[in-house]
Amino acid sequence: MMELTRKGEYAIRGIIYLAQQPPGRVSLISEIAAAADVPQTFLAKIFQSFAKLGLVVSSRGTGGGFVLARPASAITMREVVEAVEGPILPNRCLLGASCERGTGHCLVHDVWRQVQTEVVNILDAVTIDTLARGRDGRDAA
Amino acid sequence: MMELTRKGEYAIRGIIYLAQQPPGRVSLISEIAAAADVPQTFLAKIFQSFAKLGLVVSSRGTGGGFVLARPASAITMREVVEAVEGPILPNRCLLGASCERGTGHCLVHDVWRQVQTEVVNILDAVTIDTLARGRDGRDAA
DNA sequence: TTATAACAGGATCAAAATGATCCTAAAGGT
DNA sequence: ACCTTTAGGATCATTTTGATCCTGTTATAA
Ligand code: SF4
Ligand code: SF4
Repeated sequence: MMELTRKGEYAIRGIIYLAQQPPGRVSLISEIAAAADVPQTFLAKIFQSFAKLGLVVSSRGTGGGFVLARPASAITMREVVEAVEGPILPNRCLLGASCERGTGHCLVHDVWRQVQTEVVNILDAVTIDTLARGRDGRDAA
Repeated sequence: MMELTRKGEYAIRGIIYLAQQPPGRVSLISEIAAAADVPQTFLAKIFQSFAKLGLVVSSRGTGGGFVLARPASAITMREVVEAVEGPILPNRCLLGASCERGTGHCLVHDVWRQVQTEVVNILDAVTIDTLARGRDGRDAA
């Protein structure tokens, strides 16, 4: 239950690679895809989302590619995951403040709300630079 | 992201109804389905899972139906959810203790492990009798 | 200004998961 | 025997996931 999809995995792997590059260094999508071991066309879509949300800056033409839009220490794992998977939402009814059925919100609602809050807190507390460093730079998602 | 499926929602609604019945009272699947507003044939499958896992006891024939196998206070929301959705597993690689790729486990792994632990803790702390009581018995998932 | 490099975005597609139903068998009561 | 009720397998439509392709747009450089 609650599994991250491939898209989410790829997103994390891809942006970690970017974060591991020297600051300001522009990377091609082909380069990132190869390094992160992700199908290139798929990763391109993912980075489109990143760009639209302002996590990375893209440029076209010769010399173009992707760079982080902010320091890796200012990009959270939550932003990356939500960029491609949508908001953290363990139960549909958490969208509206209240109930989809019946009179008002129920105790189940509160439990899922609690789950949502906890997960968001954990992912908010992790930044990409932390992930990018890893131990000795080995292993990055 | 991480949305509970219909099956999970139905499972919770169904077992809460059972928990709201007088202890020992046998309920028909048709009755539960109507009360919880769930397609009956679908709910039947869900309760089959419950029975196989020992959350409920089923009996066939006239006068048959379902009863909780234990007091509602001894059945956790985690058990109910996992019965139909499988284990809480935010990332595939949490299954093996280590990595699917590369050398060893990475920092991403640790974050998802933390998420898993938190969610499990929350759901373990909630029992069905708490949910069944609700406020005034109104609203039950 | 033309050629080339690279991302943007829409369309498409196969495979898998989800949500639901149906049918036959087995178990239990009258 | 006959009816009731769950068990379990098979089936089926829809949606989501994962992936690819094609065309357009932007930018650089010869
Ligand atoms: S690199 Fe990290 S996240 Fe990816 S499979 Fe290995 S431990 Fe899991
Ligand atoms: S009954 Fe509870 S869980 Fe169901 S939609 Fe309403 S608030 Fe959400």
